[in-house]
Formats: sequence, structure tokens, C-alpha cells
Amino acid sequence: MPASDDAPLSVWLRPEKPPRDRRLTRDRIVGRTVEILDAEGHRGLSMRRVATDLGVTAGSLYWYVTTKDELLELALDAVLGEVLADLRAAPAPGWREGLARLARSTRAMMLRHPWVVSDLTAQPNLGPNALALAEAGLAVLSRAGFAERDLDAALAAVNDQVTGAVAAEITWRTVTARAAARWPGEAGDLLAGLHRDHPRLARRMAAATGVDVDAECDRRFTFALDCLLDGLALRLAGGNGGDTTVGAPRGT
Amino acid sequence: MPASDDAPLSVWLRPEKPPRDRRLTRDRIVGRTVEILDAEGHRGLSMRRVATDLGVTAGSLYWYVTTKDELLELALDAVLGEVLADLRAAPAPGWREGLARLARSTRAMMLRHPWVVSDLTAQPNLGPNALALAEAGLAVLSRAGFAERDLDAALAAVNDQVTGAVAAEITWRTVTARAAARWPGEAGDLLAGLHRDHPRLARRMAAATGVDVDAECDRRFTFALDCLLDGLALRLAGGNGGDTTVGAPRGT
DNA sequence: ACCTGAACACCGTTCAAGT
DNA sequence: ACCTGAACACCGTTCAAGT
Repeated sequence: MPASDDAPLSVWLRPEKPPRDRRLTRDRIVGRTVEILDAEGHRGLSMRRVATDLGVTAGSLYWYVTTKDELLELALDAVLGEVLADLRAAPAPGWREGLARLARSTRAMMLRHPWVVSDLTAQPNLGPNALALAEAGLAVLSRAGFAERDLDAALAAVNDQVTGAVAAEITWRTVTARAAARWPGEAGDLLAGLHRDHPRLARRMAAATGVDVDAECDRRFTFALDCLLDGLALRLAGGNGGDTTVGAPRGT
Repeated sequence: MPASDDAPLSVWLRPEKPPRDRRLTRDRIVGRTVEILDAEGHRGLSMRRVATDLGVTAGSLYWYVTTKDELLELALDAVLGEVLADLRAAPAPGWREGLARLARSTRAMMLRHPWVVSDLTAQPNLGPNALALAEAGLAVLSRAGFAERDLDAALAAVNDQVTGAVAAEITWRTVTARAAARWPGEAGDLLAGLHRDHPRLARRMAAATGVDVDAECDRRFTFALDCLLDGLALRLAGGNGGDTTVGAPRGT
């Protein structure tokens, strides 16, 4: 007969103490955060969600992180590490190809983690990987012989072009994907008015809908990148730092 | 003596029926939304806040708008109208100056309404002002003689450069503003490690902290824009659409 | 040191019911 | 047609209390 009503019936009915390896870590929290963001975007991410995924209460996350924004900062720097790894895996033959690889690698990372775009435009971005990435970019430009005062402006130009382009690419991709699912009812009126009021835009949109989305995105991305790199090449060859007039180019 | 206990005591104690002009409109809702976003950012915006500001319940907004995202779409297009007004106020003398004005006007608008950056990277952006703006940009490039298939890519390049640059500018401005308030404790360690691990980045950051923030932001913005426009000029003059090699420039 | 459980002050959205 | 009031299912964050 039982000793008392609330004495334990058996060890097996009483859950084992949580083992050491089930404990939390910043890495484990950030890792799970990235996975949730990849799978469900910012809408799917909540402190409670991360916590329950890790078998823990929401409040316990605040032992490792003081705010949700901090968690996003950590997640951002984590995926920037992927770009850094790409860069270190392949040595850059010249400044132009070096910047192009940085741009392409960043774009690929952003398409793998579409949520970083909104993070990049709202976070301080001072993590170790972000700093290392900036240093690597500056090194490429510095070795190429760019003027000291143009180093950061040139790197920023490339980075800003990439983030802006990929941001537009992502929204374009999601819009076309959703529009294709429930065509043509909702967008029909818009297209009709478009031909009447904005003929050039209508023509361009018609030309873009037929072709392969991936190919079109690639084309626009490399077009903008090439334009920008050409402009930077002019500044390197002419040596007219700060002047807006175009000097004589000397190739790459 | 009173007729009954729940009969009205006096007209003056009974609130007048709400007048017609206190009723809601999409314009009034969007207008108040923009004001709140300007003053307090995305964090300060909630359906309840907009509603109470307009003297109304939160639920009533859903008669005019089916979701909060829709409200943000409307707010985005509203401020894009400011750029359109700028463009129409001053005629563009040439394609290069036309694009430059578009870029500068867009940047000024974004600095007035910093919240649009996160909107632009997360919203479909198919409003009437957005469409009119795109058509105007395409018209400028088309008249300049750009190849038909390059029209949208070239316009997108400029727009993406602007949004990327202003996004970086805004976060840079807010970080430096907050950092200056509680200097040097928190950022001291970061700067110390910076000199050791990332010398070039440390040198560039040191060069940027002394100078006027506005002037530095202007410099970087025009640097990137000039580079991009130079690259576009090459494509216009050489007629080598799609080729990445640099042709001979012929000025603006 | 690390985590729980419960609470606080919010959210967006829905929907019967009123006028 | 337009708005209220109340509810539903969530949020981020805090903090005593446990171990």
C-alpha cells in the first residue's frame, strides 16, 4: 500500500532530470533561430517558438540574450559567416573579380536566407563576421590601388547595390509566385490600366513575365554590378578621385 | 419629479451624435499612419494607435483596409507621391541629370520617412505612384537611346543603389547617434580589437568619425551614384549591351 | 548559474450587435 | 453602410521562485 497519496509511484513515472547536453547555448539558440527564419520568415519567429523548439521556456532565453533584436543581430552575423567562408575558400585573382565574387556570394547567401534583407536595413551589423568581411573588402580595394578616401565609399557602393538588388529580387519573386497561383483575376485590372497609362512599363513587364525568372534576375543583377564595376574602374585608372567627369578607361 | 429613472436628465448630458466630418476615410487613415510612422517608426504603429488617434475603435479600420500590411502598402505609395511631385516640378535636361534627380529626390524622401526602407524591401509596391514613377524613369532612359532590353535593368540599378545606400545611411546615422550618447564605454572594447584585427577598417572608421556626418553621407552617396551613371554611360555610348568589357566613353 | 511559471501590457484580427 | 465592444489567439519582456 502507498506510503502517502502524493508519494512517487515509480521512478519511471517521474521524468529524468534534464541532462547536461540539453542545456542552452547562444550557438544553439542562434542556430535554431536561423532555421526558423529560413523556414517561416520573420512572421514565424517568436521567442516562445524558439524556446519550445529547444524544449525550454521563453523566459530562459533572456539569460543568453537581452532582447529579440539582439537575437536577430546574432542571426545576421551568423549567416554573414557563410559569405566569409566563401571568400576564404577561393582566392581572388584581381580587385574586379574579387568584388564580383563578394557580390555574388552575398547574393547567394541572401537568397538562401531571405530574411537577412530586412535585418540588414534595421540592425547595427557590427558582428565579428561583418567586420571581417568589411576588412577583406577594403583589403581588395586597397591592394588594387584605390585612393584611401575612396576605399569605404567604393566598398559600400558594391554592398549597397547588392542589398538593394536582392531586396527587389526577393519581393519580385514572391509577388510573381503568389500572383501565378491566383491568376488572372486580381492582377487583370492592373495590367489593363497599365497599357493605357504607362505603356513603357507595360511593355517591360510583358517582356519579363514570359522568360525564366532565374535567368532574368541573374541578368539584371550582373548588369547593375558590371555598370558599377566599370564606374569604379574609371576612378582607379584616371586617378581623379572625387571628380565626377569620366576619365579614360584602361580595362580591368 | 423625474418621469423614470433611466430617462435622460438633459440634452447637454447626452453626447451629440458624431458629425459627418468625423467619419473615416482611407486618406485620413493613411495620413495619420504616415504621421505616426514619421514620429515613432514601425514600433510606434499599431492598429489601435491609428484608431484612437482618429477617435475610433481598432476594428473599424478593417472596413477600409483588410490588413495592416495593406495599410503599409498605402503609406508607402503615399510617400512615393512626394518623389513624383518633385520630378514633375522640375523638367530633366538629360538622362544623366534626370536619373540623378530621381536618385536625390528619392533619398531625400527616404530620410524624411526612414520607415519606407523596411517597407520597400517587404511590400509588393504596385501602387499608382510607384507605377508612375517607374514609367517616368523608363521614359528618361528610353529617350536617351538605351537598348529596349536594358531599360528596366538600368532603372532598377539606380533605384536599388539608392535604396541600398539610404538603408545603410539610416542605420549608420542611428548607430552613431546612439553611440555618441553613451560613449565610450560600450564601443571602446570593439574599437580596441578593431585596430588589432582589422587595421584598414579601423583606419577608415577613425577617418569617418571626425568629419561631419551629413557631408560624409553625401559624399558616399554621390560617389556610388556617379560610378553607376558612368557605367551606364559606357553602355549607352559603346552600344555593347550585355558585354562586360569597357568601351570608350563619350561624356554625358 | 540557469531555468520555470506566471504575470503584465500589449498585439492583429474577427464578428456579432448596434445605428 | 459604418462603427462598437468584446473576444480570440497570440506577442516581448520581467521577475520572483525554484534547483
